[in-house]
Amino acid sequence: MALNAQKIGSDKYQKIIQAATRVFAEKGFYNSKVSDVAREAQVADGTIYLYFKNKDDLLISIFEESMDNFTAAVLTRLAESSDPVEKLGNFIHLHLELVRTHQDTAQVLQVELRQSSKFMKEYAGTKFKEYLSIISQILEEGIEKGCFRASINPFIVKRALFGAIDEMALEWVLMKRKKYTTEAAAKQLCELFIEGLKAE
Amino acid sequence: MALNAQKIGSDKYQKIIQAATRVFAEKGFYNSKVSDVAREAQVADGTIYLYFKNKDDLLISIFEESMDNFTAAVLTRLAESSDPVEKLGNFIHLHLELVRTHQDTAQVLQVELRQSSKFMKEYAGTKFKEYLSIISQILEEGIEKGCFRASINPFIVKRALFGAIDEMALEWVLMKRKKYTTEAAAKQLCELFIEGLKAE
Amino acid sequence: MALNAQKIGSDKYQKIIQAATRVFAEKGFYNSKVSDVAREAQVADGTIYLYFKNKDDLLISIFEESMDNFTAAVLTRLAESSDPVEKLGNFIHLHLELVRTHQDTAQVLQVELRQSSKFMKEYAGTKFKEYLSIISQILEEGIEKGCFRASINPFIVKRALFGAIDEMALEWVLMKRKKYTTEAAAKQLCELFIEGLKAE
Amino acid sequence: MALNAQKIGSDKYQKIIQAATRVFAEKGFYNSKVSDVAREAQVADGTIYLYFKNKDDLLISIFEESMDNFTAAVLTRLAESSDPVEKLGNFIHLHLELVRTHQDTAQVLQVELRQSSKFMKEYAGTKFKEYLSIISQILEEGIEKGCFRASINPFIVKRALFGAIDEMALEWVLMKRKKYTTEAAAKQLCELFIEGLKAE
DNA sequence: TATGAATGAGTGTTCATTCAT
DNA sequence: AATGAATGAACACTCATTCAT
Repeated sequence: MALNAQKIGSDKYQKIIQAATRVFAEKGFYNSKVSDVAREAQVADGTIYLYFKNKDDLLISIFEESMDNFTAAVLTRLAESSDPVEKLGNFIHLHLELVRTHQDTAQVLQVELRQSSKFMKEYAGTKFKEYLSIISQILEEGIEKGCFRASINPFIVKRALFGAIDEMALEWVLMKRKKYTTEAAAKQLCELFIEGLKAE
Repeated sequence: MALNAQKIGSDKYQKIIQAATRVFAEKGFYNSKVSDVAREAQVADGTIYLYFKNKDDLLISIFEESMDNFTAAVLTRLAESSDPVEKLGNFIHLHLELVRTHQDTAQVLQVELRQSSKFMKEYAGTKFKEYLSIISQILEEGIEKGCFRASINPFIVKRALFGAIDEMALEWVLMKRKKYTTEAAAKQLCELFIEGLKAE
Repeated sequence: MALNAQKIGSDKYQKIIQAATRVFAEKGFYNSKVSDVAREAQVADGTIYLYFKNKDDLLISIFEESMDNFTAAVLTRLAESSDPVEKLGNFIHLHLELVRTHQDTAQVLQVELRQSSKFMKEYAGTKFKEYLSIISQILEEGIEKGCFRASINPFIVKRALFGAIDEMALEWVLMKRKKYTTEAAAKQLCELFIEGLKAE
Repeated sequence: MALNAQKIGSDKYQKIIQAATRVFAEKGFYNSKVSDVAREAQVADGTIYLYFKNKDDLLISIFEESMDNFTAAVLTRLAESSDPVEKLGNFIHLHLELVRTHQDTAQVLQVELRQSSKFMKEYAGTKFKEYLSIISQILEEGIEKGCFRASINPFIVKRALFGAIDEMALEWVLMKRKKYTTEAAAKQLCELFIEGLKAE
């Protein structure tokens, strides 16, 4: 029953994760049936329980899988530069770019995961904090190097930055007729925050 | 059967709305039973259906009621000043203050309402846009008066500001042991945005 | 609580009985709400319980009231003649005539009352048997006078006659576009039964 | 989800139909719970919904299944003779015989199905008319061959015949202590109608 | 491994009935 | 007598999960 690396890497596991992402994004977690996911993944209902403990576990797995991928992609990009200001810009651009190229995943992460504070507290913590700490590290580094004002509290502001970026992403994902590009949104955010943070 | 102003103003209606807010905040909308709300409101299950069409309607009503109150409170405060920079500061402080004094309501608005993009699109639209437009009006006014940079796109940035404020509020509400005050959060946000927006 | 003659004769009692007859005829007993009847009768829901013990009692009362009226009308007509053959003809014509002029009542008696064999057995017995015995009396009288064959068993045949008449009535009541008159139906039934019963 | 021939022929489908027939006959459709049927059929509540769309569909299915069987049995018997008078006799005898050997089914068809004129009009139409048309065909054939009087209107009289037979059947089914045999009832009906119809 | 028929606990909603006014 | 707001028992139906094949 325990999920091992073999299962996680397997074909069916990925097929189900992707099907679930599409279904949850479209109908919402609570309005999606396990059998909907099974049909979308072209497997039998019971098969899902060979790879996931239950419906909740499916949601959690999407979350963990995606956050790992997001985090890895972001860390790779950030390594390209050593300037905190440039890093912050890269972070913002890449986050929105990832949202654009993984809209279903983004929607599940942003909309569905929040539906239960219980869930947020119990499961989502670690991976999410990991991601947030990327932001606070940039901030701390910037303050240390004198690029950002020392009056900034990275512990508080990291969340504000994340919220701003995430909300833009959410708006963009839910918008049917896209009124602006993720690129334009990224530019506005960069301007806003870099000006807002930089030392005089 | 139609809900009229009389019902909305009635004792029971308010009692049920408040009970539902508490219950939904604690357990989440989908994990709350109508009978939980009834018990909390000290009425019979059936009584709820005298005032609300169904469980969804209860959620929507909480949303509309609260947004109206929030919006009204904010507009009153903003009228106190004519300086856009001061207005923005007042807005941020008041929003976080309202979240602090109405934690259950804030949690339902932030967490539960988002669970369904369908809901977000279909019902939440108007009242929410009304609230967002308060922000963009401050921005536009500031740009016009030369306080804020003209390169700011209020249409995009309003959402970023809202996201930052809202996310801070969400973190604060969900935190069991409050690690910082809403006041401190407001100050950080003000510094960040006022610096980030102001013309050189 | 006991229903007395005063109540039965009262305005409201009749108003409710008539409203219930219309509502039950249109929607069926189980698909009609007490509040539907109340609205139709232009009284409050609770008022119905001042005149009737419960919803079932309403149905039973319609039945008893109507059967009394039907029976009385039929007995009056039968007294006009002393010839069993003529009596039978009069009975058939009058029954169908009454159905035509009291379609809602007829429909409730025919369709709704039958829905519960429990009801049929427990409540409907007496008044219904009274009505059936009118037929068997005609038959017995006819056999005695030599108009009808002695091989006829009135105990069995009364029910067959009633069934034939009642079924025609039912068809006619439920037919939206009336394809024949009750008069035509009555004539066919008379011909059928008088020929079928008469002694050679 | 769609009910196909496979499901209809399956063990469980038949088991449920038969259980529902017994339960509905005993307690009436509206007083029977789906869980009563499930218990009687020795399946879980949910299993019923794998074979039937809802409770109404269960009733309709009993009707259609039974009417098909009844009609087929009757047509087979009628083919045995070419004399309309004999055919009519055979029809009457067989109908009552079938009622005797399928009392539960007969009771559901006669009592429960009629409770809703909506049902009668919407669903029962076709199969029932098919059955009635068997009678009118006998009548028409008899008139053509000169056995029955030409003044008979088969369109009207078929319903009278059916009503008489059906009512006798109903009385007999609902009678706890059977006061006469179906055989005796059939004989009386034959005498009545054959005399009533035959040409001089 | 994979299936999908079967399960049965769980819940939103209805509506007959009551009773304070 | 009359009202109609409030009640809460009752029930059809859903769907996550299991397990025999």
